[in-house]
Amino acid sequence: MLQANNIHHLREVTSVALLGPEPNCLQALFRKQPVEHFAAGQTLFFEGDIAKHLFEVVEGSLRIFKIISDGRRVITGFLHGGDIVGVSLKSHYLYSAEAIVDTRIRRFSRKAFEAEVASCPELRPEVFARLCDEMAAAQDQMVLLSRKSAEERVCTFLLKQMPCEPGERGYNAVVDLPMTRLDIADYLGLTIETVSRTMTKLAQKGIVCPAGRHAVRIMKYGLLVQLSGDGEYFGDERGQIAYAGANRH
Amino acid sequence: MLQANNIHHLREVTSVALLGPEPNCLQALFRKQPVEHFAAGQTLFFEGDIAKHLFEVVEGSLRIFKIISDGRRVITGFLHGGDIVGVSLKSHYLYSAEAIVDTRIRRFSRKAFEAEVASCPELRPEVFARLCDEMAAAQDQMVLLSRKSAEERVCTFLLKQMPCEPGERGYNAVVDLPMTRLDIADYLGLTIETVSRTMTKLAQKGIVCPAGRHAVRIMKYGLLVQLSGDGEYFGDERGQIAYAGANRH
DNA sequence: CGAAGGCTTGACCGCTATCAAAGCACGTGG
DNA sequence: CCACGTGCTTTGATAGCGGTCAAGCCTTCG
Repeated sequence: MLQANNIHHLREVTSVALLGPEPNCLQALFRKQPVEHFAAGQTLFFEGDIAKHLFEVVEGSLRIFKIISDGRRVITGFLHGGDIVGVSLKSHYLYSAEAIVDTRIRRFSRKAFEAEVASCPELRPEVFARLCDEMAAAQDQMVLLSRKSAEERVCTFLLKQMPCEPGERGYNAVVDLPMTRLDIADYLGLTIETVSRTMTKLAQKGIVCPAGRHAVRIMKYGLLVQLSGDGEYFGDERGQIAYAGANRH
Repeated sequence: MLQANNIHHLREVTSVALLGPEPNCLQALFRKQPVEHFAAGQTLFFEGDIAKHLFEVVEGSLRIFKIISDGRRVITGFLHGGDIVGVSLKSHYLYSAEAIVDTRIRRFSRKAFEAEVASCPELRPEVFARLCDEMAAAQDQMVLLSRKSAEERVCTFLLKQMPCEPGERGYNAVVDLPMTRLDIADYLGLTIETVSRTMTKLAQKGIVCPAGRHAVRIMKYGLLVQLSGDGEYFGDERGQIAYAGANRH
């Protein structure tokens, strides 16, 4: 899975922004393919299946997950419009993929994709860059799952789901959450109850404001960053945030 | 004195034996480079540094880690002889790397590496394969950190550290653990106390047998697989089981 | 309007973290 | 060779975060 948008890596966002108009970019390959429709809940492929295709999400959202022995589910990522699934695959899918909401995708044969990349050197940097972004996201997720508290996880998650145009950041940005609480829980390594309680707590503190079941408004961006456990590197010149005293319980 | 790591030495010899005859493999690139020595505890590079080099571990072990805000450390991986650090890097290192024991490495400029890969198409499948393996390992780690109990984590870890020649598996394989308990804890998302207690419990059950501070003998491989939470799920009591199909990727 | 599924809230419990101290291995120097 | 110090590991006691179980509420849809 690949997420084109990651607010934690501004350098990369910049390069992604350049991809749209570029004629020789990965998305251009998909543009010729017909658009397919998947209803909410429908499965694109299962973990372990032979990896015949790559997919580009045109519109909508996917969840990427693994199931272990006694039914426990781990969501390793969410994909949205512009993301491409399957660049990091060899012979078999490493995970299953389902549509969260009604979703339109384009599909590309893996064999043809490899041929295109082999014959078209300009594509290789982008393939490589997407793999690296995917790797960086996986490592951030390991940090989250390994050492962050429930509150830090939820705050990190909300920040990651924010629209990432710089102008949109800061106060009153509305974050869309198409997935269910169970999806969020399985992504953050928590239970639905803990996700729910943490959201409530953030709302009570006035940091976020619930806007329907599948969206929240960010009221205090700076506090959210603080509580996410990510933003406190000393000597780093990111002047936009005024840090008040963090209350650690 | 640093322990003579027989197992890791074997590991290196084996992989070299397999890859050695291959003229166009990644390790062949490194072979021309001089061998450097890093003492136990020494740092190869820091997270955030400009990524000037890739490294091949010739002999010894490295830990790869990130530090977050208030000093919490997350070890995202251990590397041993034959492994290559930095294939998934763009401009900056995503993590820091330190030698766990006295370690010999070879270094290769990233620029030269990219040039070699660009000019030598036979290398690309191996680069790609290593990236995919790294990605698969990261996903398995996410599953571990997200949903596994302390016992499952430790069992999974021990299995992963086992020498992987099929003949060596099963009873009485000795697993070398050059890293400290703190390293293991920071890798598994636990504390040293929990790691220690879990090891003791496994020893009391007769599943493993401590062999000095930095090694354990695997006494009941099948049970270890069962307890790792990865293999098939058996509700009934089957005791020691055959381990067919335990690892599939 | 009622059923169903998702979400929130509450009570309680257990796993693992935390705090603390004792045990061990190993190197150093007398 | 032994005494001693240091750092790592083990073991024990306690506490707290988040999981589990159980209602109750809200939204959607037939």
